Amino acid sequence: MADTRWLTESELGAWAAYLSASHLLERHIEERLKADSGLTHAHYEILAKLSAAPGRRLRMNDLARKVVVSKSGLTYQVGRLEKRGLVERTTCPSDDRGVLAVLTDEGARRLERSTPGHVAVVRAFLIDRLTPDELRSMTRIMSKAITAMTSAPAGPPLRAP
Amino acid sequence: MADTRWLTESELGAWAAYLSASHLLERHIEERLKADSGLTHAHYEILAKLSAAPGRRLRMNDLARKVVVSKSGLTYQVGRLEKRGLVERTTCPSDDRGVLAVLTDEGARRLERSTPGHVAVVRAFLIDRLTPDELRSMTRIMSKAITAMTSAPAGPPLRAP
DNA sequence: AGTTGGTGGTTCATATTCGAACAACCCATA
DNA sequence: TATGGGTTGTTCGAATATGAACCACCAACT
Repeated sequence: MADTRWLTESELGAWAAYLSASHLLERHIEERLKADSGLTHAHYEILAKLSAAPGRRLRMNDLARKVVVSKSGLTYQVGRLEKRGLVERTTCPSDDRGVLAVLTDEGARRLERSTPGHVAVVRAFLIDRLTPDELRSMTRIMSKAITAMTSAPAGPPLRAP
Repeated sequence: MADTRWLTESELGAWAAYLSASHLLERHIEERLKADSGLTHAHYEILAKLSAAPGRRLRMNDLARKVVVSKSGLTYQVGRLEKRGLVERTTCPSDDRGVLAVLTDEGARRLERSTPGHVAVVRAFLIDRLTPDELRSMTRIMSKAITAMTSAPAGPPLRAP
């Protein structure tokens, strides 16, 4: 609690740049996906995770963690995708509580079709602009943040008990 | 259009890490701000930009660009902040179309009060985990992306005419 | 078997987001 | 000063995102 130091100029610069870049990226990605195939970025991430999963299927809970969205948010989106025939729901055979979201062939096609444009945006605005060093650096930076956030509970750093 | 190459493994790793990290960060920031002072991250960014501006005031349009949000989105949020007494609206003296959003003293106090916790999160999960090199790298990476996105219009890379 | 604590998904109310359409205003030029 | 194009901010409707409340089910222990 005593360490309420603000950010230094360079730290603030990095943080501000990150914030702007992330908002702008989201904006451009959304725009492109919508124009190309009527998908949302959220839709795309869900379809992509399912596509990469064994059997093209995942438990709702696992999927929610993978795309980093709330349970209710995922329920909503999967419902939407189901209505469009891109995903199906099955009850989990090993656990009656569970629901499996399964990518349909139509969903796989839609994903394939929308991928080139999406990748083009990600490349044009980010990936292709980075040197190999910067790419490695970004991976390391983001991985550090992820492990920090997925292990720590929340709130300010606590003392050992 | 011909270059529809997917991402290499390391590129995809970097992108996936970025996506997860950004979603998680947003989640944690939101949670902390809400708990500390009942502010949204969107609120915080608006108040912060106003606080840094000369005269603590900005045209709606400039503010919208600074926080990277749609015009209608900003109208909504400023309305909300005005209702809570943290921001005031004034018509711009030099341009009758314009509206100035002005940070009130109450808004400044609220910003100050919520800042330590917010910074603590940003530090704990990101900034404090980075080496000086990584911090510089992040600034450079994000700056590249920003300039790419704010100059280029959109869509796939166009040929010279 | 009966109980108890915990997990998985959905439902619900609320708060935001965005883009399109709109009205008011600025300015350069005829 | 009239006109036309461009800018500014708001309004409106539709789509989401979230947390809290809730029910169904699992697993361990008595």
